[in-house]
Amino acid sequence: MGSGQKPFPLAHRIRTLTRCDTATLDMIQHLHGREEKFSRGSEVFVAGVVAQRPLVVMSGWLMRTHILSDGRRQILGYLLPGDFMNFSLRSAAVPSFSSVECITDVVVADMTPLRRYVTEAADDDPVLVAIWTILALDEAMLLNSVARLTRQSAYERLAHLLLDLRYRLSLVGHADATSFDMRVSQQVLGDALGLSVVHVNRILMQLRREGLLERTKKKIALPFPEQLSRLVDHSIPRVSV
Amino acid sequence: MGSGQKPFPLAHRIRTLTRCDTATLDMIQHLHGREEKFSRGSEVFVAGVVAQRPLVVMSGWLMRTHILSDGRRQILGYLLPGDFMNFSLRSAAVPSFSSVECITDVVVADMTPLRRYVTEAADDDPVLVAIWTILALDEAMLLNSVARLTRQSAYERLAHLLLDLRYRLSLVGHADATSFDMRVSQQVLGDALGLSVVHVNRILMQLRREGLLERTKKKIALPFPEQLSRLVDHSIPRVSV
DNA sequence: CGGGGAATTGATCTCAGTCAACGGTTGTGG
DNA sequence: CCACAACCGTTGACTGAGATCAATTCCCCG
Repeated sequence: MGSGQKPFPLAHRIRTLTRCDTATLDMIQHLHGREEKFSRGSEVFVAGVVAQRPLVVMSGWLMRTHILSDGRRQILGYLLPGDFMNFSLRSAAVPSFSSVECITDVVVADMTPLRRYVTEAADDDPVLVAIWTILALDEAMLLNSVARLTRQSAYERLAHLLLDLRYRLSLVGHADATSFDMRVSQQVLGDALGLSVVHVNRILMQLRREGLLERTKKKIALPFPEQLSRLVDHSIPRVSV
Repeated sequence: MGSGQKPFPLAHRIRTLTRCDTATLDMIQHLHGREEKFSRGSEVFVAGVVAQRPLVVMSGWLMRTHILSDGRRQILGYLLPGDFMNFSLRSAAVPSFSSVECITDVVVADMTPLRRYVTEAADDDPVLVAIWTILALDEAMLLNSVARLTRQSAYERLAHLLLDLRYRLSLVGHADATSFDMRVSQQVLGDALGLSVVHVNRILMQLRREGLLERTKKKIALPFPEQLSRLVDHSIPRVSV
């Protein structure tokens, strides 16, 4: 990333997760297409529609949502900077199961250039290897959320989610060892965990009383992440060395 | 499938889900490698290991499991005939997050031939298109289980799972419109839904009393699937026409 | 025929949902 | 700059869903 400018979140994540030389990272930076802004509350993808263009999150938080016929909103997952949206390597005629909605103001970048590059690359092209690794990790993260949700205790589920968010943000340099920016309402946390707002609040307070969580403004701190990790058995999908 | 023998489950599923000519299906049949048997309770894949060969389920049921440090077992999903295991198109060095264990006696087939074929195929090769569609649907099914688990009521969760299983079995000809073989203990259902055995049993009894479920031996029947579907808002990831 | 796992049922208790009230913050328009 | 509204966080009281413990019965399978 020669110029000293901040790396794009995707490149940052790849650098953190894989052994990948500077030339490859530079190439990935260059394969970002034009950027587009979305404002808080707007929808980037709508459920039921087929085959849209691939994007990557440059900044901001989004959520994958599914609306039930009685109006309840389920949140299937969060999309953070550096995450792909709709980046299957070849598109299939499968209508998307969920919508994607902006939690904050968001900037995304079109990833058609990268997809084209990867489709035509040789098997051992370092860019292709990096992208495959990221996609494999993304899938593991999805299994990880299934694991989180089959846990019965609200305490475990919530702590698990917070640890996950901190870890994922740290991959793109948006979190340090213990704290990160948290611009998500307790309502939205609840919808992602299948818990009521009130109960989310109670558990958060309990974590605070126990000294395992601190809050200032819009910042969350987990002062003892390893201890909390052990407590709720949080494990991270990794790349093997 | 010229000879009139029963089609392999994967081919059956592809035929049900996609518009795909006989030659393509035949080709897919031929790209199945050698078969291997596993007996009830044995592990096919072990968590934490990297890059194993791709398999497809020929017969029997399996589950993807994750063991917590306190010994609780979480079930992340079921694998039914026609389902892929570990079939990423190019392997990445990501250790698997979960183990795969046999619920019943199982036969699997090695899918290395198919993977090799697909890796080298042209972009519009019908085999490749079919496989991409199946993989996209598999991913949608995963999101679908996240959706199931964020539903708060045990009644909805359980009914949703039963409808899902019936649908998936119907794709490979193992279920008719209302009933299917169910060789899964209530304990295992509970582990997949984050519910206790006792409660699973109570909900099953309730469904029976309501006339929405019948059981004979190891067979489950859902006499009014559409009604139940509407009741719990069950939707199926589909291929668009 | 006996033994062990699975299903069923009851009793009890706890976790988490619901309803309701109140304070703090933001932001928006007058 | 203020006033008001809307949203969010916090807390209490109550209720209900689901966990846990325990006892029986029902099947399979050897």
